Amino acid sequence: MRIERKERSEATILHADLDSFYASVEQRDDPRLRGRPVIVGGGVVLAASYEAKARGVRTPMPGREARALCPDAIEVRPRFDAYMEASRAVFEIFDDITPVVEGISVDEAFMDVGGLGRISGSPVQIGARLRDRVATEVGLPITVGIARTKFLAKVASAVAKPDGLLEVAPGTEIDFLHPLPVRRLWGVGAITEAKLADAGIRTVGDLASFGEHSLCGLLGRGSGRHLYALSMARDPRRVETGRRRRSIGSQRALGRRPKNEADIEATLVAIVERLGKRLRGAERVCRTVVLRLRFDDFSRATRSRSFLEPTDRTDIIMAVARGLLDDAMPLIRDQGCTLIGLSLTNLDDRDSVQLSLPFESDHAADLDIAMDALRNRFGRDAVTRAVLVGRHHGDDAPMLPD
DNA sequence: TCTGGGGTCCTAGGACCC
DNA sequence: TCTGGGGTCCTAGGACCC
Repeated sequence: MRIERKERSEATILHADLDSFYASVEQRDDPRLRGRPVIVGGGVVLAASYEAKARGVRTPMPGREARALCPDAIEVRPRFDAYMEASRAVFEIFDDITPVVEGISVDEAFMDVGGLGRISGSPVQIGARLRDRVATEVGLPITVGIARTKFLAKVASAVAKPDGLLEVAPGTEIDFLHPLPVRRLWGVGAITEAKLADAGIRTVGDLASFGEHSLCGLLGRGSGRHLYALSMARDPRRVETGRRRRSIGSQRALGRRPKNEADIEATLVAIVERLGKRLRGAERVCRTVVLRLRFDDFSRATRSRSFLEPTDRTDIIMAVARGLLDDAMPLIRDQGCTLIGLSLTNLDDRDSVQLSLPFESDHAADLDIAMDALRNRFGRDAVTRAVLVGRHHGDDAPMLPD
């Protein structure tokens, strides 16, 4: 069975993005900062107000460079608790507007407002009201982009910044997109941008006319196809609710000062303890531990190890992390370590159970049978979340012989 | 006082299994 | 003894995003 998704005829995807989020919170909370260049951060710029951006300050720029560009900027230390609180308040407004909200980060989300027309008005009206509410209820400027696809909605909000709203009307997508620089494409960073420039590709239009095949030759199949599709305004991704974190991590920059092995190990121990608490707090378990290192020349390396059984125990994670660090010690002695970090991945819910049921159906409704089987096995209220992992038998997925 | 801290996704080779 | 295809998982690295 093949499902063709019908092209949307109406632009119903909103991308909402708080402007200079951290800096705006600081300006909101301290009237003396309003209208003035503000830099949040110390060693590097975490956020810059628009007054500072107008002077060329960018994130993440070394603090020294930012001060040189903008000597009268006011520097403030970040207050992450205040930002998290502001973020929570803004997401409450999102959730109030539509149930289909996909958070991308603390200051950014996609929403699908399709089907809300009768009750709430057009997507543009909804976006305008969203901006009003965030301004009056939370006191922050937010920009909204509206389009038929996620990617276009995101580009629209970037173009409309700061404090704006822009709809890319259906039918005008290509005209809107093709003059833009390739850097606007999601997935084009500094390195890909340089590669494309070498091939004479500077705008999205250039990229589109270069052709999918040549692009795959230049960048590999995955990126080639992805970027070509975006350049043709094709982006089938839906706004996904309930996405779960796939890893948690923590890292510490050590600077260039000389450090001994005991320092490095003490840093690792602190990181593991913090991560263990976060893991248990989230009621999740991990199966893989990744040690991240950065060296004096800014090159990087990772070392990882997986458990047979998932765990949330600090002592087990600690033992593995120490082993990875020991393995990497020759590298560290050789190249000098400037950053140490740890990620826990292959996350799962604690107390989750996997079971396979022989089950064959082409009716989604029959999934209820599988859920009933789960409830019968574990008790009606014991099952709080079920994730279906299916094997699909079709033209492109032949049944395994064994 | 040159370079933060949190993430996501993709690729590729090798071991291992049927 | 040689020959295959198709799959999963693990590890390492790379690029990118906010």
